[in-house]
Amino acid sequence: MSDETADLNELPKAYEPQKVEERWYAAWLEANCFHGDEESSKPPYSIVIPPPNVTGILHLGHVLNNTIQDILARRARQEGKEVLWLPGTDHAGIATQTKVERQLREEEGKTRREIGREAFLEKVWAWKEKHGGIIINQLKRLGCSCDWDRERFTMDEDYSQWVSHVFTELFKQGLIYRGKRMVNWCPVSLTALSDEEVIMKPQRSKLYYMKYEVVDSPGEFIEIATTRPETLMGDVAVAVNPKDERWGQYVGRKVRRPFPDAEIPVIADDHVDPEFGTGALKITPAHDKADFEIGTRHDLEILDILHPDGTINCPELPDLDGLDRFVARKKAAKILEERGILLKVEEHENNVGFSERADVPIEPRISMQWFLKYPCVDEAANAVADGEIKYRPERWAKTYAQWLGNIQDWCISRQLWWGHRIPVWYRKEKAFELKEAESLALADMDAGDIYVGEVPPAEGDWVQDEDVLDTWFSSWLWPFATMSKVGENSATLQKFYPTTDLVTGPDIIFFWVARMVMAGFRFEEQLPFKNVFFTSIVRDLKGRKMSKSLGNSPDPVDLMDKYGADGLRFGLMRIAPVGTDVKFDEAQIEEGRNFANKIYNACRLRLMAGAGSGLEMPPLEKLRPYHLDILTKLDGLSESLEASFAEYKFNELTAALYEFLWSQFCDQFLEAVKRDFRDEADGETREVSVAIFDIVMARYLQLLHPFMPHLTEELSARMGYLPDGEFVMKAELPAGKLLPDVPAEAAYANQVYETAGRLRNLKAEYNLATRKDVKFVVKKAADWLMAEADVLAFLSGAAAVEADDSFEAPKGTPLAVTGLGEFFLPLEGLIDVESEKRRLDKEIEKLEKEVTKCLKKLQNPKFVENAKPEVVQTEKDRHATWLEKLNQMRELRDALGD
RNA sequence: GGUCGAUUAGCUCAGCGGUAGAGCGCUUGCUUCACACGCAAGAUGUCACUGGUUCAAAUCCAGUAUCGACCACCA
Repeated sequence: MSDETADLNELPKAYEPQKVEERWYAAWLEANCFHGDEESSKPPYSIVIPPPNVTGILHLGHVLNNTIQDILARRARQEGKEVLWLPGTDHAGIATQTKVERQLREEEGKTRREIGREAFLEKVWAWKEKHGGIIINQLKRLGCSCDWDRERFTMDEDYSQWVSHVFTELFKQGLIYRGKRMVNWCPVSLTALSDEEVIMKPQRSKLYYMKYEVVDSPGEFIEIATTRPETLMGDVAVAVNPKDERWGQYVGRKVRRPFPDAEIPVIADDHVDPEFGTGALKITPAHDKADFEIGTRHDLEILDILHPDGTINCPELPDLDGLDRFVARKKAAKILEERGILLKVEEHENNVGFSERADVPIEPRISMQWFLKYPCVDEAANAVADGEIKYRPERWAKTYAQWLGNIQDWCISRQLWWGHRIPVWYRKEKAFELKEAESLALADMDAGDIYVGEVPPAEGDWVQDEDVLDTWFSSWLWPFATMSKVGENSATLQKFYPTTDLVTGPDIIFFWVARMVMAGFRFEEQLPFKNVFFTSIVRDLKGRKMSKSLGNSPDPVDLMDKYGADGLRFGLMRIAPVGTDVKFDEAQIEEGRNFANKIYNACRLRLMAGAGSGLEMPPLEKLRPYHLDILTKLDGLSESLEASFAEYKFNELTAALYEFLWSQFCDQFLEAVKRDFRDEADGETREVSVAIFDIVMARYLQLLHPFMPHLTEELSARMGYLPDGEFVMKAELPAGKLLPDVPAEAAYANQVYETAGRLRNLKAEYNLATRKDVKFVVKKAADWLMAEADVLAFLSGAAAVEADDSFEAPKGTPLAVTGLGEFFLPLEGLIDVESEKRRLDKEIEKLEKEVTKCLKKLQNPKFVENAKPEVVQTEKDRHATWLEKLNQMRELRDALGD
């Protein structure tokens, strides 16, 4: 909109975000606006994106999380920092492999084993190529200002070398070891899982009561309660609490296991709770974590009676052999019942661990796995405890500390194919022996039988370990492995590591945050980030977690189609509270869109007045109170935003931006000066109002830019606030105030706005809200008021406000007393003494109450003595104001008689 | 069982010692030359409960109740 006068009709009445957003994103990319320059001399600001699953699709959690990151990144650029927001994706081992396996089954009717490792991995890569770009494009649609040239993937060549390197180092340090342990086994994915990947869910199950005959005393029984009769074949003992008087006599003796028939010992162990069930517990060391521990303490045999897929492995018992564990459970109960061993069955609620990905109950299982003893645990704990890493909200620091305080070794091996293969090689001749070895350690490496590292030595034949690593074993390296190759101290790393802010959900404190701190310490000798901002979890209006299966998760892309990316961003940020979960309501996104439209229309109004002003500040003496006032308020906004940014209070930021634009700028300032934009307005008046509009709007758009990046670019360009080819996103925020010394006249504006409100109010009370022809007569007007009478009349919806101290109001003329004078609303046929008396009496009563309240407080010596002086002063001022008004009112009321 | 949150207008949430707030929704009136994705006016609250500290408590402390998250877990 450079020099021709705009015709309002050329512009659509409502803002249409879709095309605008697409165009500006392309322009930013074209101009390389997102590049983080490692050679820059500006101070660095960096964020690494929490990498979404490569084949994932965008959900509202991502929108919240990435909008926050984008806001921080864009604001940092405006503050003159060199910003790197480093994006990428995660290979998500189990999740991705499961999807591809399902596709293989559905399309070709084959399992991964049937087509073999190599062919299967080819299919996964193909899947990744096909679906990998989706979420990245969705993030672009949202407006994310990531440096896409640096996009990383956890299975990239350079990244994979980091994974191998880290594994090798930790192995050499003796922190990685292999052994047969009780792990969480997923019978569907056929892999071990870490404790963090197991989700406990309350289940309604059954508690089966059985009786076992005492071997040396036939006819005598011990009663046992269990939820898992199908594992009975794996029982090797019955345990009771040593203090339990009912069963104490049997300790050391034997009872008869029903099937397969065997004599098993009764042992005493403190773990047994005498209060639960019968107080006697069957011990199945192979299939229960607690039983395993008891078994270890008492040196019991381990009888594994399950196949990896959860079917029964017990050829001795053809009735159950081969059955699925849950089918077998019912069958086992039936057999017990037939033999008269089953006493009763009770309904029972217990917690069962489920596989996070496959959503089936996990099976505690003993298997050969790789484990990691976490490095730098103390350093990681101290970093947060000492505030070197600052958590927001702070309370998550406690959760973090608790987990680190009870940390268990991490099971890092997965029996999957999609992932980083464990970089351990066995000398072919000894491979079989070594793979089955009870433990494997440094000694084997020293002996030259195993090799740990990316590529085995050329000499000899080597066989690689079959397992891959847990996905998080690559994710925990993310902040530095994305910035440099192994052994390379890259310029990027030097410039941007440690990163400034990490924005993530509190649900992955253990999975990711804590582990990154440890890895950062161990491998870069520095903390990976300075601040961690934990976002809220997005829920539906009923408070339920968003989930695909519930169908309560709106597609952000649909929302962007409907409301625009900016509308979605702003709407979501407005409702995202600092500490707790956010309940998502589409109506809020609609508000975001409405807000965008409001700003757009304010600009549209301004375009009536034609060409750009060049953003030159007019001489101070030409500014009217409304101009001074809005400049002052904008300065106030800048300051309060700065404070809120420093504390990451996003809801405060959006509230302040919303309030300023809608209430202060549009409802007050713009209403006061809008007539200046019309053709009939005097040239100089118009020039001044246009200039102030432009100065304020240009700066406001800059302040708003991190939240609504596309809209602000569009309007800045259209309004001619920036030369062609320049961007709001690249412009630095100027320091200092627009109006450093605020003249006293600035305060007049608020008084006019307040009085106008009272006058509109008065009109409405007499059902005159729509009458534009009324006049107000003011007595005892403030000395400057008549200069602003025209604006006051316009804002009040009146034809005029006239001063006339000699005005003799007919009795019963409605009136309002404000800080600017006594305003009468004389109108023939309207005057009704009685109703005006009643109205005034009501107002006087209200005022009296206020005055009494103030007085009571001020007469309390303890208040005057103890309260802060400024609080007392405020109270005094308030009292004086009320009292003055009250007296005026009373006087005028008295004139009406009784 | 342990830890940490939440409880304020019909709804979603701010406020966290000094007169109870916003947006939506609702009522009424407006198609007024930026915007009905709008304008103006209005109604609506024992700030969960019970005690305590304080001149003063929605706000601080203790306890109770309800809801939620995380950790642990009993077969």
